[in-house]
Amino acid sequence: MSAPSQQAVSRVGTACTLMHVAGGPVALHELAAATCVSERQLQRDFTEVLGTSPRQYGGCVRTTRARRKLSGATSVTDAIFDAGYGSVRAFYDEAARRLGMTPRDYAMGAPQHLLLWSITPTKVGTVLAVASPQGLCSTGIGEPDELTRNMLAEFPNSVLVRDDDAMRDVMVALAFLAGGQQAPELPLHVQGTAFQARVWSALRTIPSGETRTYTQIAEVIDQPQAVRAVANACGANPTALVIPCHRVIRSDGSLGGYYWGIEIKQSLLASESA
DNA sequence: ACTGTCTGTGCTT
DNA sequence: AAGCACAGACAGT
Repeated sequence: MSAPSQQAVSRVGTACTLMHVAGGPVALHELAAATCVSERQLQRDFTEVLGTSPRQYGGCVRTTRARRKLSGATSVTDAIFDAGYGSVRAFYDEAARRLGMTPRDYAMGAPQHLLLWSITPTKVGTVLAVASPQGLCSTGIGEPDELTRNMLAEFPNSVLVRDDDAMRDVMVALAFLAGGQQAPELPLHVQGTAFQARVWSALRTIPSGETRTYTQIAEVIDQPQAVRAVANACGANPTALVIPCHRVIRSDGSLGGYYWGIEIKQSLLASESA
């Protein structure tokens, strides 16, 4: 597994940004023009960097938007048109394929105990993600065997179903984050103490390419004395990459710790600041 | 090794 | 029938 070239990563990055702005798929020839390579080469870049095609990624951008809108939208049709679908029919067709359920089922919350998971290679190692219909419950980085064992221990009372199709957009976004690139905001479904929740939401405001110190986070949440507790909350982050605890470092500039391994933290910060 | 062109396939309109 | 996305094969740098 050789690492993708820097140029390929940056081309994929600009192409994805274009689709984020557009809110959905963008014609391949436009993407190619914007990245100054042939259509064929851009397709190869996507396969290499993200393991998916430009068109599929565009579909993911659109459905993650729809997914987020659905959680708070007053009506399903509002969410559909907000997400840029031309017709209700088009949405239902794609939703059936991607969400694995109808929008109504999705808005209702579906079965509580059913969790979907998937696994994908990324620049910093294998990433595993577990999601409920409300959002991501857990993500981890490491070796496939260890990750799946941990998952089973973490969710002993849930029915865990591997569904790469339903999780595809999420995994693509995670692979992107793992490469230091921006990705659409992923909905989270995590639980923690009130304190942890405040730390985690503070972490999510740290932009890609920037870092904060544990002390700064403690100040942001108005508990300047709770630096150690902040560090603990970072360590307890259930969703690596999505809650960017890797962007928190020590006041003296040293990296501090990282649950998934300090080399990974280092690599993430390096590619984000590039 | 990276890239562009040509080509065939499959899907959609 | 036409357009599009995709991927295999091949050649140029």
